[in-house]
Amino acid sequence: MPAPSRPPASEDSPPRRGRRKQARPGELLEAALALFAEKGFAATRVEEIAARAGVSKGTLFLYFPTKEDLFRAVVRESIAGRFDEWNQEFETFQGDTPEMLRYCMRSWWERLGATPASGITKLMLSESQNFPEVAAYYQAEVIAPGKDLIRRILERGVARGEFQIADLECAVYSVIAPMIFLMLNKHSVAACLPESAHIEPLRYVEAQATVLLQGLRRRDS
Amino acid sequence: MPAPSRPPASEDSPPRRGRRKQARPGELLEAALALFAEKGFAATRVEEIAARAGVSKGTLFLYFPTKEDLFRAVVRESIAGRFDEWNQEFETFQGDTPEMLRYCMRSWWERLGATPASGITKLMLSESQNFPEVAAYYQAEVIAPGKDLIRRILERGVARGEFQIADLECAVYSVIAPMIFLMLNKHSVAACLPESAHIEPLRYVEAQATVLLQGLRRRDS
Amino acid sequence: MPAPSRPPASEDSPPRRGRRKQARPGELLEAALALFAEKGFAATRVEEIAARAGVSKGTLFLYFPTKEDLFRAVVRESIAGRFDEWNQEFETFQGDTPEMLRYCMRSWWERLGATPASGITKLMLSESQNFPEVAAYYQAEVIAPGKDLIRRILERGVARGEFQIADLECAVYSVIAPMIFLMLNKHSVAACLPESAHIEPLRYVEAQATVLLQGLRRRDS
Amino acid sequence: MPAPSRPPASEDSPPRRGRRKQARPGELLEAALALFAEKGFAATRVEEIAARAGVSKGTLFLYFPTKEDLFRAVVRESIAGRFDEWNQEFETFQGDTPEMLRYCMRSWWERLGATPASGITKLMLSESQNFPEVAAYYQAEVIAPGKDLIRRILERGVARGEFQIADLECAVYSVIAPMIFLMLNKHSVAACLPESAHIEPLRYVEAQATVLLQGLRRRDS
DNA sequence: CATGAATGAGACTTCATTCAT
DNA sequence: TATGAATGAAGTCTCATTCAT
Repeated sequence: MPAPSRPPASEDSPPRRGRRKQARPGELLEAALALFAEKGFAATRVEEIAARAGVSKGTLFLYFPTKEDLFRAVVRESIAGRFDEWNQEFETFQGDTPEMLRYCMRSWWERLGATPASGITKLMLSESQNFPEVAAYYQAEVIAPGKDLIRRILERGVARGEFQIADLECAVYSVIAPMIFLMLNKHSVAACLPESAHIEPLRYVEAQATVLLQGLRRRDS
Repeated sequence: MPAPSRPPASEDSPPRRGRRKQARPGELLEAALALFAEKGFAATRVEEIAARAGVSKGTLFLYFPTKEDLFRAVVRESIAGRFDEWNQEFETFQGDTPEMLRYCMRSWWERLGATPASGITKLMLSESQNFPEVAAYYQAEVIAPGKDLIRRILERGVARGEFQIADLECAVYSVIAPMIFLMLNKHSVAACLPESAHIEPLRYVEAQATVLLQGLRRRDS
Repeated sequence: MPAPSRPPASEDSPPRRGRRKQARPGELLEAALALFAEKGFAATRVEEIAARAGVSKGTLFLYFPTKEDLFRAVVRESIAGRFDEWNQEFETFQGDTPEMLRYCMRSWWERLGATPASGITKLMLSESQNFPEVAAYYQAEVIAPGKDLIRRILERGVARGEFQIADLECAVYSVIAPMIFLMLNKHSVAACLPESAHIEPLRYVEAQATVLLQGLRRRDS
Repeated sequence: MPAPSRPPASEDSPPRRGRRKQARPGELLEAALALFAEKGFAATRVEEIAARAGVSKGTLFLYFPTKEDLFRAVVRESIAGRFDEWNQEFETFQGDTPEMLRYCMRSWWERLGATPASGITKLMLSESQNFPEVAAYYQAEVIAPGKDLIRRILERGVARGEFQIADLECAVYSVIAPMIFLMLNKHSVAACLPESAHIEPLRYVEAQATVLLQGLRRRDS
């Protein structure tokens, strides 16, 4: 019997009223993220979100006062403390930096890119100008920490004599850009194209890492 | 001699009726591209577009039957034959391939990224799922030719012994991803941030090209 | 004494939510018929219809997707199975055919002409060219069965030696024309004139029937 | 140069500018009548009317200040003095009254029903409630004189011992109704049906006259 | 006089939000 | 708490009317 994911106490399988109630906001956020990412904020109807979450329109407004508040909650929840765990992992990473960077890119895909959370990236890209305060929040909570993490890895490589980097600030984007590109690709044109035209994520990540690591490698005098 | 009352001699300031007729569609397309890229299709009101183009709501519908048709025209017009010129330039390029690739990335920024046309990239990313047929058109007219162009440059480098590339198909994205990232950055989060947080495009392009060329360079046995 | 058709249990003035849901479409159709008949389809604003039905604009669209669909529903509902009852009545009519025809004309007025359903006649007359498919439906469901009914009555009279009719097909119109004229008169010029200028329906019907029956009567050799 | 402002007498066949100018209002009225009768006032666009008259939208407003004014002119022009001629003809009619009435019905069809002027009948029927003052005008100028004319014919028949009429006022409608019905039929459902379903006007008129005359005929004690 | 590009009031329709049940 | 019928502000689009050419 599978343990319930969210509600801690009484564990009974059939989703009774009480159980559901606990889960509602999460289901709504999940549905909202998927639809916002697919169609954009303005083009998504709250009724669709409610339907996808299996509740009625009115119920949605029980948990989120307005559609905009739902949007903000989607961003906030999709992000919440995602970096803490990741940061710690890299603080204590054993091994050489090239491998660390390759591992970083792989987990980026596995933990974010391949999950629904990747929709947030597209969402922020599309909507940041319509929600400046959310964009600022995202910048502070995701972009800045993310860049910091990458920068620390690159600095480690330089310090250990593994990397030789002329412009550290820009080199950060050499890691970020291919990963963002991969996530966005999944949510945009690729979604309209036949399978055959899709990028193969794993192969793509390895290839990008390979070129990148070659590009950053220390050149002996 | 009494000077003509209305149309003063000055070249074109108070545009004559006839001239306007010709210019209107272009002005509307320009306004529409800017606003669609900024706020998305659904969140942009046709009245805003008309106002930005300096005409009234009704006038817009004189040239474009519906808002969706305007969207399609925006994409089509922003693209029209942009690759022909570029392709030819590279067919006849003299010089080594690393320089060619660096030049390619520079002109990408100068001719597209730095211009309003870069909005199309964000627009297609945001709206492709809402306009699958436009996405297909964009794929056929922009993405595919663009990838072809890059691939031919990479193949030239390999053929001339300048590049050593394990996965050609993915290496194409090593060129594309940083450029797309730069263009999108300009139209999203960066637009909400203080100047200081912006990427410096020229420095960024040089840095990406440097790392990339190092990464592609032939390694002697 | 006619019992009230609509509000059944007169007591409950503030109609319950559920009851309304059931009644709404009917109320809207009634309001729409009245206004379409009065002003025509194009000149009637949906907001007026909604207001007359005691609801807001948006509510109308909860029940009818478009104004045109509302129009189609008005025609369809005003007609639905109106002939079945009438037909049966005449199948089993006892008595001589002149009386039968006179009764037919009287009930035509009482059951249709004097009711709001008479508006459909004006409506179809005014709008048939704007809604050809509705006109075809009306032809098939109302005009053809109506003519058939009249024709059968006339044939009965001929068969029983009561009538002598040179051109049966056209004689059908000798019955129809005065009745249609009466119904249309009520909805057009008469509506703009002082009471005094109106036709008195009952007297009119009797007079038309009298002249007509005299005109159809068998002339002994 | 003060050229003659209007085109004077000069009579040349090819419709020169001058000639056309004179004809414009008439062509516009003709086009307007046809379209108003077909689609109704509100559903007809002034641009269509102008196009059908072979002029531009702006030109129409040179002759008629508003669409409503055009409507009023259409009604007024289509009617202008149509009864004077007809009245005189019947004042001096030689022959028996049944033939007179039959002739009246025939000419009604030939001079009105079969011409575009028959559209006015449908138009007034459809629009009278939207233009009460036009309806009053029509009542005074057409309906009242028309009924008078018919009444005088019937009275002549009674006076000459040819007719025996119980309700003279209503008997007038026994003449009018079938003729109005025929004209309306042509402009409504019939216009949407295959040829085969149409009424044959000449046969129809003769048949109605025959039944009617039989119905009015004096019955010997 | 004639044109047709431009206007903007007004119509249809959508959809976030409310609230009686 | 959950529902979904009802609302009305707001958006797209139409078209009578104006006016510079």
